[in-house]
Amino acid sequence: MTETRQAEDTRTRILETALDLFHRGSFKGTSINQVVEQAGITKGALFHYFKGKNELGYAVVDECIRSHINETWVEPLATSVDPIADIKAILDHFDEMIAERPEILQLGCPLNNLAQEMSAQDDAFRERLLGLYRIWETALEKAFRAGIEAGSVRSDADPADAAATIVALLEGCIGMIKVNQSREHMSRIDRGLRLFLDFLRP
Amino acid sequence: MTETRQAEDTRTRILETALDLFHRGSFKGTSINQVVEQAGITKGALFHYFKGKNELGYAVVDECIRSHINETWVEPLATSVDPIADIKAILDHFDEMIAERPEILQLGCPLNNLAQEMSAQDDAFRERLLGLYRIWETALEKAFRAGIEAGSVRSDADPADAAATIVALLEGCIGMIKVNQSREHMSRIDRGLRLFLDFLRP
DNA sequence: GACAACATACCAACCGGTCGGTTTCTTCCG
DNA sequence: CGGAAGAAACCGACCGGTTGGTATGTTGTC
Repeated sequence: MTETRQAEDTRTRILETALDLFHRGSFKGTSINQVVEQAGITKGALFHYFKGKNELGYAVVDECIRSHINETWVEPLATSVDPIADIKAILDHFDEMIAERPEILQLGCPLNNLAQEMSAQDDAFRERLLGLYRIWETALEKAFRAGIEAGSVRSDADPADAAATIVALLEGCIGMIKVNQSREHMSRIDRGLRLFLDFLRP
Repeated sequence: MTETRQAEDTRTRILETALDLFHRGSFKGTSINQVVEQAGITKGALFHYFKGKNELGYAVVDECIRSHINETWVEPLATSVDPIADIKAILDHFDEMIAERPEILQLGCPLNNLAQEMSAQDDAFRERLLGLYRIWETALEKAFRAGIEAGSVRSDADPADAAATIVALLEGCIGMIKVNQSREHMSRIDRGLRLFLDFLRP
């Protein structure tokens, strides 16, 4: 009846449910019971796979969010020679996603949410989240470096500075949209973001 | 023996303690008992002044944080004709503050912390926090408008767009510093921020 | 029969909030 | 001026519910 490889299935279902609840609410704000209920399992199953709530959180960061960063930022920019155009394409993709599911407008970025909530409280969390930001920034930095070499980015721009600023601006924008919850304010900030990117043109 | 005006004293002590704990931890993460203990009062006193935990949070936003925004952003920019220079001066002031009390490096901005934590969970919170952001952005917008008129800001810049982008970038930067907790990364982001301001020069 | 994969019952600690009561201050009458 | 009356300020024991976590039991598969 049930599959033999149910084991991994249960684990990933717990992880995905936890990510969803952490995203919708927060880490501290969601209880283990909520995860158990929404995942359709029992507490015994959860504690069989994870030592405790924190370990579950770490796994969500290390597995779910990390792969998400890789898919949306690292891979698309890996071979970029025109990062400004490619970053704008990623922004376009976000716009499409929001047009389809407007609810995510108020949920923010899972990485940023967790980082803002936990990095001052738990150093193990902070280090893991910082690791993801480094991966993200490094992908941008490499792309800017390639862009400078290819002539699509102004040569006096510092790739590392630009990468860090883009990440900060992007996370700030997503955060502001979360508070404003208005499409107008989103497009206002979208314009500012693209304006900044254009400043990096030669 | 005790002063006649002890009443207001207790209320403000509760508010300041709550702000401190909400800043250090989070809203949901700090218990009423913690506030009571750190303020050196009792639960009865707290519930005498505030209907509940949420009402306490609202009061912290409406009174403590609002006045802080006014002092650091609205008043200094009220009569500005060179907003770019004046904003940089405010940033310098932040740098000095961080040099004195480096601990605040990892605590972030109280407004942004609360906004990110609560705006998706409680609409009353969101509206109040949004109100503060509007005050902040309006102050910047007016200053940019005055700067354009005075010739200290490029005339093709949209004051409202610039204001919204500055706020987003600033909150994003503070958020990133919270995760990184390194002075180097702070100066890297500081450079990006000032670079963006210079883009707004004529 | 050993072991992973769960399920269930249960726990102490803590949560936000209530409530009856006491103290302290203000007011106003004589 | 004294002193009763009442309101505001404050206390702390207590409540039902929830929290993260555990201990023990059951089940299916090599």
